[in-house]
Amino acid sequence: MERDLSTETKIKEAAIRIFTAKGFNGCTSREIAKEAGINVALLNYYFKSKGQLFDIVIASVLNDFTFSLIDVLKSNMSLVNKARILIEKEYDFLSKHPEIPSFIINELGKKDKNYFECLDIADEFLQTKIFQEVIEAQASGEMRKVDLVSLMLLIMSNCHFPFMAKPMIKTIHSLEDDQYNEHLMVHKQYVTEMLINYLFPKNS
Amino acid sequence: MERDLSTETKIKEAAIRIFTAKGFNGCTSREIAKEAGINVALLNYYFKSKGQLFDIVIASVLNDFTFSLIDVLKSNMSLVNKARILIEKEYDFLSKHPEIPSFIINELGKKDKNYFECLDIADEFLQTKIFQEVIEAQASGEMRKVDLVSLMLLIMSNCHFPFMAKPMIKTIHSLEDDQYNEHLMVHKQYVTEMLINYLFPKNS
DNA sequence: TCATACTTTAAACAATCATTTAACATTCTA
DNA sequence: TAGAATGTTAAATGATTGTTTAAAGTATGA
Repeated sequence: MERDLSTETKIKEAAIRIFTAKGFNGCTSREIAKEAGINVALLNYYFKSKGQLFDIVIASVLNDFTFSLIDVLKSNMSLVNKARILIEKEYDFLSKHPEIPSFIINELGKKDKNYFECLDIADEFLQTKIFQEVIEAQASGEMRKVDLVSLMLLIMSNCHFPFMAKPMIKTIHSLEDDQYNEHLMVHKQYVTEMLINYLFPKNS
Repeated sequence: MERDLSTETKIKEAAIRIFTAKGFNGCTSREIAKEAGINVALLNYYFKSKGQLFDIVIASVLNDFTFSLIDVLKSNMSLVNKARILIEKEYDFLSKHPEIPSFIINELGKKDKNYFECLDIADEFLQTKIFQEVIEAQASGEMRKVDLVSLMLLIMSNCHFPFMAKPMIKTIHSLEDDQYNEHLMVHKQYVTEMLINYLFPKNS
């Protein structure tokens, strides 16, 4: 596990772990330094401040997150199958990084800055032509006519919320981590079927 | 607006506003005191510490939140209609208190304490017999057989997440508050139809 | 009216925060 | 190998944190 990383990388990776788990206000510079195994001053040597390091972490996490979706969107599957695989991949990715939904929703909500605009991956996202595809499918009747905001909300709600609510649901139902993860895998099937049936009515 | 409240009430109400908006780590004792228009020391005079005040706020918010659901659950409507009205009421309540979903999910996730157990309203919740009703409806085929965890997740995901994601979606789509609220009202209809169709297949 | 209890305050407390400084160590380069 | 550039450290800085103290103000009741 202890690879020979550059100090800068060590700090950034430690910052990702701590920030995504506890949020900007939930941790201290010293905590990140300790996690990285370095002196506090080094943190401000490589990155000018805690805030600046945080901005870099947000951008990095946001990129990793959207990156996992690009492949699906730019494939030449039918829209129904894109939706199906998208949900599958989303659950896969979030199973490995369950803190990300809370992190994005919480920390992006506080700032007014639009982190999505300066995303490395933004261009590639537009190149997928996914938006035109949706409009065409809705025009042809293949897909139900829901606006883009609702479409995004429907998918994100059902993919992200189950990971955000994990600590709460675990407490309420007295579940162990493994048990909840099993629930998540079953839930993925429910969500897929429900969304596909709703968004592509002819398909059911 | 400036009613003649007792100091204790003023502090508690200020604490609810600040804590729900910014979370435990996102604010200071002094900030709450200022919002309440009192001295910092008074906060520790009435409530022993910031943490203790926070516990009281959590319990209070949790109670208000669940209270709005009890009426629906203990009515003698059919299960389908209960679901329909539940979603309706949930969106109504959250429109008035849009910070609550994030607050509950975030702050309850940090603590290990089970705040639901010591809820004033917990007994009343069990008295509604909603759980038996679900089991019966699933046995008779009226309702799709999804476990309780997934049932809870399906409803909460689609009701709570749209309010949690408000700041993010507003930024991405460059929307004003009013515009997003209109989207929410449309989305409520989509969500209702989707969930009812999925959970009560014969009904569609 | 005066003593007692309750309420409120300004100020101080020690701890911790993000950040800076200045000194030391290492690496690079010529 | 000398000296400059870069990397790293312990220690200090000043601001802010939650909490406490001690004194002042206000009510109450005999």
